[in-house]
Formats: sequence, structure tokens, C-alpha cells
Amino acid sequence: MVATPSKEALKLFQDGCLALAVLESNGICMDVERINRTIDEVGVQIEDLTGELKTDEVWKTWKRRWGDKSNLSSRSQLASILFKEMGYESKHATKTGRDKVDVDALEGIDLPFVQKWIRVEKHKKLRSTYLVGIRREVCDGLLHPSFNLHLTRTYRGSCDSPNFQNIPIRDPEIGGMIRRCFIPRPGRVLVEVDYSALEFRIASCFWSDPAMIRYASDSTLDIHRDMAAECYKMPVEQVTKKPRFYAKNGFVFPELYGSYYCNVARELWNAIESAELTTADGVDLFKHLRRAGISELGACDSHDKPVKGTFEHHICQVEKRFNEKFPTWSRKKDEWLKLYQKRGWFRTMTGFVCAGVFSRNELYNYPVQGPAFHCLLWSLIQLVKQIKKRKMQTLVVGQIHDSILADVPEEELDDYLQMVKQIMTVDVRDHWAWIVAPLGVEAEVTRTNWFEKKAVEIK
DNA sequence: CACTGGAGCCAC
DNA sequence: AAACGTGGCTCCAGTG
Repeated sequence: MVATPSKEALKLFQDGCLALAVLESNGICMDVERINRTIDEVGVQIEDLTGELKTDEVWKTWKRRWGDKSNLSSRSQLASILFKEMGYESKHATKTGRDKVDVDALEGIDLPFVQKWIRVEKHKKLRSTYLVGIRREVCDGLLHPSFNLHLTRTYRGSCDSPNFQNIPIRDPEIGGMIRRCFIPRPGRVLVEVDYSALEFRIASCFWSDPAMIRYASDSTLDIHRDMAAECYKMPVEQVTKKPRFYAKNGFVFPELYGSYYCNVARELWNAIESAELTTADGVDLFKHLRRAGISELGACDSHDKPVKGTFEHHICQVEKRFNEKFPTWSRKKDEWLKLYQKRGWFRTMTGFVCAGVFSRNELYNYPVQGPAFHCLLWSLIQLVKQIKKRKMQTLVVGQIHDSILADVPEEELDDYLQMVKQIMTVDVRDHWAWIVAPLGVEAEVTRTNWFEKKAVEIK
């Protein structure tokens, strides 16, 4: 017997298609003048930096080696110059055995040429993928990305032409240049409402681990903060934003999705240097760890047992405690795997069937990632429906996995915020009994452009 | 010239 | 034994 998706699952995607079609048709208002201006400005920056690179000694070596075929954008050529001609040591290989030439590999090379090369490449990416790529899709000042529901293995959504779901934000210089081009329509504001910690909360529901649910429910508890404290051996009060960020993305999520101490330890260790992590009192975390008796990373090789006194050994212990902290999760991981191995398929809490060959890690990720998005999609459907019913002028214009972007008339702002919060945190829980953890949202508003959005309270 | 896969980088 | 997931876009390098 072939398992089939539930009626509810099918309906969610049917209604979802219609709601997303409304978003696509509405479109996002763009500052085309600014896009054009920025394309020129970044173009000049790229030319200037390229000119500087071409006066560098390294470029002479490059020309000697590659002659007329010399191409500053070629990573394989750069690799040949650095690792063959200049004798730098290549520490990482790609899966096809070539020398890695990514930011991670290049950051260790202390050459002005290389650091400038990284900067040029970042700007080229910004210009071609985002500025030029987005301008190509703008029609009468509006951008109409395609929001898909038929392409992912997890029953998440995706987006293309352009992909509105990966606009830079982490690097403020790059993010600012592109996000300032997204603007509200005249007399309106852009409103972005996103779920707080949605994936962790949905994970707690899926595994029904009481301790995990407690973390997801009590706003005074913070798993990322607590794990930062453990990983970097500091008191909770000494954990600031940055170490918390790296604990979240370098420990908690990787561990939840099947990574382990070898990789995790390396990641957390490297973050100390690259992000210049400190305690709240400003003590460098290497120094801090040394005081606590840890002065080296360790081999981080799966064949060797971690050596006592190393960071790797410490993280191995933290991992053990993490598993003990969430005993139900630890137990159910195995049961979930066994069930799949027996049947060859599984069903998400939202009624979708995942059938096929899955790795262990995919098995941990899919049942969380899909349903988390389905909370957003269900909310989006209700939102679009209610806006129409109430004859509001608000236009929902975008969706980014756990957030909704809308173009709202100033006079509808308060109503809109109330409505969206009610749907996303209350109504969705009435609809799905499996959501046993509370949900929360955060809202940001801007009257100028998407980069300038500021947090607002929802009363 | 069209097409493909790899590598890399952007987001959640 | 093995080792975090999902996407889209661009460029290069190689193929026919």
C-alpha cells in the first residue's frame, strides 16, 4: 500500500497556491532609480578594486602563469597561483579533490591581494545576482517573484525569478545596498512579521520532549544562551549576542539535525577568532578558555578519541549533557529512525508523506522543517482571506519561510499587526492540536526602505 | 553554440 | 558507520 497525503495536506497546498498567487500578483515596490544608481556605483568600486589588484605583484605571477587566459574571476587559477606558484599550503580539498578556494580557505592567507580579491568577489556577487538580477525582473516598478510549493523534498516552499528569500542581510554593507531598493508604496509602510524561534518550537512539538517544550514555552529560558555558556565555559550572565549566535548556529541546530562534536567543536573554535568572541567583560574567549584549562582544539578526527583537556573533548562532554538534557528526544531519535527503516516512509504532522531513500540526518530535519513552514503558510492563507473579507487595502507581498512581508496603508497598520499576530500565534494553534508549544512573533516596520526596518511592539 | 556539473555564496 | 538540513543564482570549466 502506498501512503498518500491527507486531505488536509492537499487542501493546505491548494489554498496555499491561491494565496501565494495573490502575493505574486501584488508585487513588491522597488526604487528603480536607486537600483540603477547602485549598479553604477558598485560597478565603479569593482573597477577600482580590480585596477588595484592588477598592480599587485601577485597579478604579475598570475599573468606569467596564465598569459592571455588570465581571468581574475577564476578560482581555479587563483588556487594555482597561491598553492602551486607561491607555495601556500592548501588545507582543504573539494569533494572532487581540488584545492578549496572559498572565504574560509582564503581568510588564513595573510596577503593584501587575497583579502582584496575576496572583497571584489563579494561586490560582484551583489551586483550580478542581486542588483542586476533583480532589476531584470522588475516590471513597472514592481517585483513579482514566483513563490513555489512544488519543488522541495521537505514540503517547504521555495522562490525564484528572482529568489526573494535570500536577499543579503548579515553583512550590513552589502545588505544595505540592496535592501534600500525595496520600498513601501506611497503613503504606506512595509511590515515584516516573523515567528520567533519557530524551528526550535516545532522541533519540541515533533519530538514531544518535555524539557524541550519547557525551553520553547518559558520566555525566561534560552537554549542558545545556555549552550553558549556551556560550550565556552562561562557563566550565563557573561553570554552576549555573538557567542549566543554561534552556539545557536554552531551547536544547537547542528546537534538537533545530526551533526556531532568533531565538526561542532571545530566550528565553535574557529568562531572565536573569526568573530572575535569575548565574554561580556571583554575577555577574549581563547584567553578565557585557557584560564579554564583548555588551550587547544584537538585533532577533531573521527578515528581518534578526543584527548582530555582539549576543546574537542570538552564539546564531546557538552554534547552528552545536551542529550541528557532532552532525554525524550534522545530516545525518540532512534525510534524514529527504526520506524522509517522498517516502512521506508514517514508522515509529517501536517499530513504530508515523505517516501524514498533518506539519510539519518534528513530524517531528523524534514519532519521539522516542513511543518514549521506550514504554520507560516496556513497563517498566510488566513491573512489573505481576512484582508479581502474586511476590504482592507493592505497588500501581502512576500514570504520568507517563517516571515511575512506586507505593504500596509499607514491607517491600517495597527489593525494589521493585531490581525497577523492573532492568526500566527493563536488561530494556528486552534487549527493544529499538535502545536503544543506557544508561538510568538516579532514585527518590524519601515516607512523608508527594507534596510531601515525597526522593531515595533504589538499591543 | 548549448548544455552540464562543480564550486561557491546568499537566505532561512 | 557516519557525521546539520532546505533552497536559487552565477560563474567557470569541460563536453559534444
